[in-house]
Amino acid sequence: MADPSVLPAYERVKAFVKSQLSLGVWRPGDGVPSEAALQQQFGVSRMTVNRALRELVVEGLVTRTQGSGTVVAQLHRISSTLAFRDIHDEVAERGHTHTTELITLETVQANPGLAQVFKLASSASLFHSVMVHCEDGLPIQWEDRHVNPAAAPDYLSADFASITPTGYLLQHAPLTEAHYTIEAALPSRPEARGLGIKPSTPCLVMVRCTVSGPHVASLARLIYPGLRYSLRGQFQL
Amino acid sequence: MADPSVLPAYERVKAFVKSQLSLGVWRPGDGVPSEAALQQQFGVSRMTVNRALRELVVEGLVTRTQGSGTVVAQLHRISSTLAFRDIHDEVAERGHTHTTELITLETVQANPGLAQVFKLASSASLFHSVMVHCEDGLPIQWEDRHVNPAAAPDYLSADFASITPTGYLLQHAPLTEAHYTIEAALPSRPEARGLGIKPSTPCLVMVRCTVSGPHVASLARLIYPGLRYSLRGQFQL
DNA sequence: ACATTGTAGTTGTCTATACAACTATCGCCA
DNA sequence: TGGCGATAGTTGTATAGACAACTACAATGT
Repeated sequence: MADPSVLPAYERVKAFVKSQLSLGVWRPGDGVPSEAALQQQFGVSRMTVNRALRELVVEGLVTRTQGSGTVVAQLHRISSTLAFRDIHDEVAERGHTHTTELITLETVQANPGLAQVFKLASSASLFHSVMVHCEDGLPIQWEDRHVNPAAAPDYLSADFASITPTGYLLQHAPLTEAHYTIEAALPSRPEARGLGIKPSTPCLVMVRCTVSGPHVASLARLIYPGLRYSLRGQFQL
Repeated sequence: MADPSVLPAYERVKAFVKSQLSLGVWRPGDGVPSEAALQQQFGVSRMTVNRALRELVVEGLVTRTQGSGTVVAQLHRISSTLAFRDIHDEVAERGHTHTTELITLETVQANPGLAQVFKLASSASLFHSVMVHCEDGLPIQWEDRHVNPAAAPDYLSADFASITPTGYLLQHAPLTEAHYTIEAALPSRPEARGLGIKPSTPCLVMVRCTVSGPHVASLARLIYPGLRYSLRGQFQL
């Protein structure tokens, strides 16, 4: 018989602080009452207030300094979270069918740029795959990927009709680190052809580098045709 | 004489769990030892283990279900955080000078689309400003913004030579909610001219809607010329 | 005037305990 | 076989107390 109208005590404290922020009573840079003060005000233990304020730090709403106090943060943050998802699952979840067209699957010799990213000798070999992902037959992503053989030695013999490179790598090389950049760019001639768009169609280009344990595992260049894809994010007090 | 080599107990527990993840000992879907088990293993109190695991939930590495247990999360998350920053501060922080060129500042009548976004009658008035932001003289952002008069009645009389619309609104209408979408698109003719780029240059377009208390305060369309701007994000175990 | 020391106030961490709420499962009974 | 209840195990929340670590400021002494 849970009564959802009764919030836990730490949530009540959080809600109070947030209300002061949204009403503009406390402005960025202002001090927030000390744990002891809030403890008295709400009649709860200090640990409960402490938890509430610590969670507000994680949410980016306040900053705390040991010995000094708690202060309303200067900037609010808009956070967007990209789940590191397999595009196959994403499409399947929308109730559509996902297919891929494999264009290239080969072993190549690293060029100086790649060698540097992978922290390998410039003579090292890398696996290279290129494919197009389609949702209900419509191309939605061009994937050009280099893979470190040390991280996934059997990459070339994977069956990319039944598993995507992302899925294969997540299974065979546990993810320990990743970073990406996103920018707008025009597709190259073959990319445009593969995606079935005009070379003048602007695209979102994501370059994603993944690390697994000691190895730089993979560098992927993912191209999304213009308006078939967008990134979202939100902030909520 | 703080010894940074001695981590707090809850950090030691977190580090242990993370190490199991990065080594691939525990895979997505696997169960994580219960709080009681970790408590024994580390010789700490249950509250300490509880804190460690709660923080791992926030980081997206595990999921917990009351009554059932803790499980390694299926997907890792890549998070990118856009600080809700004033572009003036951003540029100034890079040691460059920020200038703006005001193109339009007027009152307009909402069209149906805008009225819906602002939750106003379609006959309502809105403020409308258009400007170009430059970094050391180079155009880096085209800003086309509509503002709800109810949220910032004196918007038209602000001095946009000394404060940006973002800065003005943050001061006069405390931010309670915001969301954005980012996509790639080509600039319109006037936008391209204002940014000093060719109309064929792909751009990142951010559409950002902010809410202040009861009002939808502002809808901004921000255009960043192609390769002068990129988004970054990262994941780290 | 300056440097030092002390002190009150604040946050950071940790413990031991308690009870509530929920889940999964096993065993019993019809 | 099927349904039901008891139960052990798990996480969620909360408390009171303790000490550590740090900051800001006042008081002191030179």
